[in-house]
Amino acid sequence: MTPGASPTLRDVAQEAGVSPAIASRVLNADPSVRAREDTRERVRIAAQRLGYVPHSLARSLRGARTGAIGLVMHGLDSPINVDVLRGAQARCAESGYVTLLAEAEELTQNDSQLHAFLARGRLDGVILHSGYGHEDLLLEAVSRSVPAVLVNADHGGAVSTVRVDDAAAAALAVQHLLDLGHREITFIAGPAGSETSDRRQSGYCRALETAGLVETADVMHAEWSAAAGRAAAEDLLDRPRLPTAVVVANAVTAAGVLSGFRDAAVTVPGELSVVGVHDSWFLEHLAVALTTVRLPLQALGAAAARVLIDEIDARVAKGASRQGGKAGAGINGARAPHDEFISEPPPQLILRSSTGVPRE
Amino acid sequence: MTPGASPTLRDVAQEAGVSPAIASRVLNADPSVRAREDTRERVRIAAQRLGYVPHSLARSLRGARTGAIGLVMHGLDSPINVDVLRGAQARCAESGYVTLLAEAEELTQNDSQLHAFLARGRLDGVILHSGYGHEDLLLEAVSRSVPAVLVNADHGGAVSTVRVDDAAAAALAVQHLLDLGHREITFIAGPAGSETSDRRQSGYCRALETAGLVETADVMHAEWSAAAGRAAAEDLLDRPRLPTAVVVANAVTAAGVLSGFRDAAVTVPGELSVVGVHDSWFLEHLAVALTTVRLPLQALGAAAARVLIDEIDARVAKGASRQGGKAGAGINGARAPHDEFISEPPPQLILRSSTGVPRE
DNA sequence: TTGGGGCGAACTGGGCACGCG
DNA sequence: ACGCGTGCCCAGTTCGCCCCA
Repeated sequence: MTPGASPTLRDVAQEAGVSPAIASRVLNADPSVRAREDTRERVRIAAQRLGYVPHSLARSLRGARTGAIGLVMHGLDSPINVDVLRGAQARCAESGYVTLLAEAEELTQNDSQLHAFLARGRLDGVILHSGYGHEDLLLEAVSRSVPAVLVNADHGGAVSTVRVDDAAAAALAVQHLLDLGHREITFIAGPAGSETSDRRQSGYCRALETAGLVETADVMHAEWSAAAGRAAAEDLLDRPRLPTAVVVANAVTAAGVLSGFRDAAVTVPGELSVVGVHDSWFLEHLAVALTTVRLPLQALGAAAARVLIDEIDARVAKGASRQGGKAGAGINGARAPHDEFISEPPPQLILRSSTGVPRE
Repeated sequence: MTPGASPTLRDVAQEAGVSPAIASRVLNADPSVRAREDTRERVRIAAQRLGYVPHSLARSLRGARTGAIGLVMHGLDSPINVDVLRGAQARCAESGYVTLLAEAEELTQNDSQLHAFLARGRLDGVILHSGYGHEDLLLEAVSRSVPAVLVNADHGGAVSTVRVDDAAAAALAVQHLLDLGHREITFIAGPAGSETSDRRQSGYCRALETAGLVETADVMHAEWSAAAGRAAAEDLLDRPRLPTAVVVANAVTAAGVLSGFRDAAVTVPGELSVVGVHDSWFLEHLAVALTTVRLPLQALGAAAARVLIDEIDARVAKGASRQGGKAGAGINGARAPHDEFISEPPPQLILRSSTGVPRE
């Protein structure tokens, strides 16, 4: 071993006076290895003394697993999405996987980045939280090369998904307002085309329906951004007749809505009550501390990681049973897609200062 | 080639009727390859038809580069730190590197995660934005295995660093208040021990000094969190005598300060002016839209990536010139550490609603 | 003879099936 | 039968050599 270079398995073996095969199996605690205790000890000592660290690439090249999971995220300017990321990352790390991070926006616009990310052999699987508009392209490219799990989007059952109960969250927000006596509640949805937004909207409608107020349903659309929320608030205030309350499908949008109301000197909750969906640290610091429905975002990310890791394990097991070799598995190691619904903890109302009884 | 399995270089070579050696060099556009144009064409066609994707692990195993950079971040619950992450990630992706994400908190508390992350051969380098308290441990472990760049922390010149002009930012905030006529300005610093906070504090002091007001300097400490900011605000209000303005070393802390003032019914900027450091989307939506000094956070992350990639390139070049082999470089491929100061764009005052003339 | 064109084999670092004493 | 080593495998990269016009 050249001094200064990191030691290889052969170096360790030589140092211990054994063959690389034995060294490998001892260090990996292979239960089927037959070696005298003192031999094992010599190997371990040698590895220790040389500061041996296995070469992860060499190991994964031979084995079936790389130990890396790709996280394709969108909208990292929103703490909401960052929470999902953190949940997924933490869960992966806990299970011994490292995580590769990529932005959906970049990957869709830049083929070379997409290819670098999906390069053969780099990833065991991918978690895709890509927002509406990116899924089709990315999902196809991704799921062709590795197992994938889709977060908060449903893609026709071709791939596993995890979701929170968006409809229940919106319904809970509406119910809170109904309980306060509101009867005219506007829903500020996300952009048309977003499945998450659609599910929240259907929860809103369902709650109104249950209360016998379907005909009062009133939906506006806004992008998932504070600026769009502010614009939506301005549009709303331009109307001749105002509702008494607003449910906003997203906490970041809601921040903008509140600022819009503040700019127009509309008091909250005096003149208008506002409820948001999601929970995050910044909500209590907004123009008015925002009442919201908390959804388990980190748990969502963690669940995605769990489902994906299960699939990877299943595929590896299957591949192994096929005598290794080229493990024809290809992408066909996929089991039936698993759709998971995160119902624990359930959506929870977080009461702050933005809701009250209707005006007059 | 077994149908269903992804094609290897040998498959492509066979399909094109050439040896793997030629196929490799043609596909990598090796300038020193000598092959007829029609041979090259056959190879390219074959690769195309088979949908050949090179195996990244096999390639990096032989080569000097893995094409992966580690991002060790802390405090991803704060959008401020996320901005740094995004800047670094984007810059890495742009240069063809994939990024591995890890949380400093997890890595310090969990040796097995640290080892998985730093496993030999996985990373070409690491960007460390680890917050005070984690550096020592992590930096040592990291820089022993790969080149590293430290973000917004100075570590005795042993490793490269990138920084923004924290002192100038704080000074700018103070100057703005001085211009408005304030003479009693309290600084709410970060936790004791944070270098970033220390630099901002020195900027605060310097500005007061220039104005001949050193003796009015007044510093409080708070963790980098909104809750700590709120507590600091409460402590401040408990005093018999209040300053007329506050500079907060961090935007997230400032959010809490503003909420603390709101809870105590202290009007901003009527009774107290507040200026924060950093800029982010949520600041205009706080209890009072916060005037801040913008620092180029994404540029900071991007600069860290650039510096690191330069170092990696230098090391690879050096290794190559040494006839390859075990490239004794070890960690010694490191050049003299490079300390970069991001002065472009300079700190910029973003005027919102939280500052005004002193009371009375 | 020379040089253009292409191939074989060794090498990266480990894992694992077999086989030898 | 126990204990251990040999050698090929993964998928590329690259150096040196050979062959033929």
